[in-house]
Order: sequence, then structure tokens, then C-alpha cells
Amino acid sequence: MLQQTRVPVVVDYYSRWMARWPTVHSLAAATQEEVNEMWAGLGYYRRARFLLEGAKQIIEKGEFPRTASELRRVRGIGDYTAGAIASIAFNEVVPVVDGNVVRVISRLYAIPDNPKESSTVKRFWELTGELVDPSRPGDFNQAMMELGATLCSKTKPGCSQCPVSSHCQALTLSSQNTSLQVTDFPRVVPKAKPRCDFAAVCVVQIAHALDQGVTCTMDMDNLFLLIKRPEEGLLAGLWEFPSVLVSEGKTDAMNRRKEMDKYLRQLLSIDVKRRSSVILREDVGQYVHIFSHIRLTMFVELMILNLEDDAKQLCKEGQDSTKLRFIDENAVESMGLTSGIRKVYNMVKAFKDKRLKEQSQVTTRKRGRGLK
DNA sequence: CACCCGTGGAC
DNA sequence: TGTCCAAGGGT
Repeated sequence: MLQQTRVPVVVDYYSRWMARWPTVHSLAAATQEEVNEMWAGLGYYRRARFLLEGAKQIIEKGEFPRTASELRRVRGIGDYTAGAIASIAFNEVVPVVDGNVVRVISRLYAIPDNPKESSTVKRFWELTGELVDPSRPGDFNQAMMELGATLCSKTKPGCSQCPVSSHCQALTLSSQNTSLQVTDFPRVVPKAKPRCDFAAVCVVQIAHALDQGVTCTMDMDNLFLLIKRPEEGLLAGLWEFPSVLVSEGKTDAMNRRKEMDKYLRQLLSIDVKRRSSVILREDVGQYVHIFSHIRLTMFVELMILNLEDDAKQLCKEGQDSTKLRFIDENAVESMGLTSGIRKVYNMVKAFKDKRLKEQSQVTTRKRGRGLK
């Protein structure tokens, strides 16, 4: 959980996770779906899949791996995690190199090289390996990480209080050369700008047959259509509202609806337009979700349908419940959604609330006139 | 080696 | 408001 994720973000997830799956055995018996739901909102969802795979691997093996090289073979465990478990849990004398250690080491040895380059990474591991305290490798590794996380911070290092400042070559250099500072280490490497994607998102709500008219759109029994994303790639295997990527030049309302209609037709095996009465279809707004490598602009629309009975039946028959589900409002709010999809849902909900308020005002005014 | 894969807190 | 990046790993 802590891979590329800060402790404060993780703690609650960790508690819930460990309460539900306290042992490797119990986790190995869980389903991918359960694991996804528990992980929802934490990001880097492959970690959840790998953790489940890893647990199964270990059960298959029959014993928990106790050395870094054995741990390294488990799914989702790389050099860092293998070293951390081996040293902290089993006292193996091996180093760990995470983002914090990279900062500490690159300053201690005044390493000007690109910290992402493999040769430099190799050097970090070698240098840290020379320093590990053989009697307390776990404590040493945690101390190195803690030093990097606190005193030896990225922008404001507390060199005056640092217990190893007398060994720090970056500090020495900075005192000799005014143009060079401790914070120049590790070298900053420019990263690629995120690409821009555009998506049409349609929150499809199936109204009850009895519920005619917009006044019923807040009915708790109304169903939302959710789709399971492909098992590979971005947000793999997670649930979302029907979405289609559109090219940058075709983000206008007409093109978006055209693409969405095509998608829904294929998805539900029916022609939505012909087999339903559209109670409401309206643009809700757009939301820009920032991933680490993608800037995704989502154009959100709300569509409330009243399907003909036979079309509803077709939907049920045509739907593969492992890829497509109709879920009521309560369940949507309690289920595991990605943070972007949750944002979209809240947007739509606010939109409906506003609509309902406007409508009740209209009703009140009408009633007022009637009484006169 | 370059790129893919989320999220939110800090500054 | 924008930028950075965290207890990284896989392909």
C-alpha cells in the first residue's frame, strides 16, 4: 500500500484491509472483486491485484519466503519491498533504496548523476549496502528512510541538526561553493507532460415503469448502469459509468452523443433511442481528472430512461453481470468506485438536487396562484 | 530504457 | 492554481 503512497493516505485502508484479511490464507481466499472494492480510491490498482496474486503464490509455495531473493519472486514485490520485509521482519542484512534513501545517499556522497538512470540506481544500492548495520539491518533501513522523510527533506533540509552532517559531501560542497546547495541533490530530472484525453461519460439511470416525469428522478429505487473496465490498462477491472474516449476535435455535444449512442447500443444490445422513452437527457458539465500521466477531460451527461418492458427484458438477458450491472443509488454510494468516477457521481447528484429544488419552487408558485 | 499505472497532501 | 512526488513494480 505504501508504494508511492504516503502514510496518512494509507492508514485507514490498511486498518480495514487487515481487519478483513488478517492472514495470507484469508487474503488468498478473497476474490478480485472484493479486493478491488477494498482498494477503491487508493490508486495504482495493480497493487491490489498483485497482492492477491502474491498471497496465492505464497499459499501455493506452502511457506512464507524469508529472504530478499525469495521474496523478490513474489508478484508485486520488487527490490525495495523484498529488502524491506527481509530486513525488518527477518533481520536479513540487506539494504533498501526508496525515494528517501536516494535523497540521503545522493547528498551524503554528492552524486550529481541522474538518479533514475539504472547505473546510478545500482550505485545507490551498492553504497547503501556498505552502510547497513549487520546487527540491526531493519532498524538501520527504517532510520535511513526516516532521515530522508524528516531532516533530510526535499526543500528544507535541517542540516544543523543532522546526525550525519559531518559526513555529508553535499553540505561540504555547499559551504565551499556558494552556487551549489544541498537541495541540488538529487538532480532533478524533467518528466514528460501528461497527455490529454477526452471522454464522453453518460450516467444512465433506468427509472421505474411507474415513475413518469422528472419528479421521480430522486427515487432511491432507480437504477444506475455501471460497466466493468477491461482487465488490463488504466483502472483495470474497476466499475465506471459508460464512457467512450473521443478525439480532441470531436468533443462537441453532437459528436459526443453520437459516439455514446453507438456505444450504448452495442452495450445493451438494443437501440436505446427507439426502445425507451427518454425522460431526461442533459449535459451536467465537465470534470478534469488528473492522473499521473493523463489529463482526462470528462464530459458528463445524465440520461434518465424509461425502458419498454420488452427492452428491459432484453437488457437483462443481454447483460453479462460480470461486465454490466444495474445498481441502485444506495449500492452505488457504498460500492468501491475510483475517485474520478465518484466525483462524476457527486456532480450528477448535485445536478439532480438542483433540478428538484427548481421544480419544487415552480410547483410552489403554481400552487400559490391557484389559491388566489 | 521508456513508459505505464492513481491519488492526494504539501508547498 | 500549479507543480511535485510519495515506504515502486511491471512490461
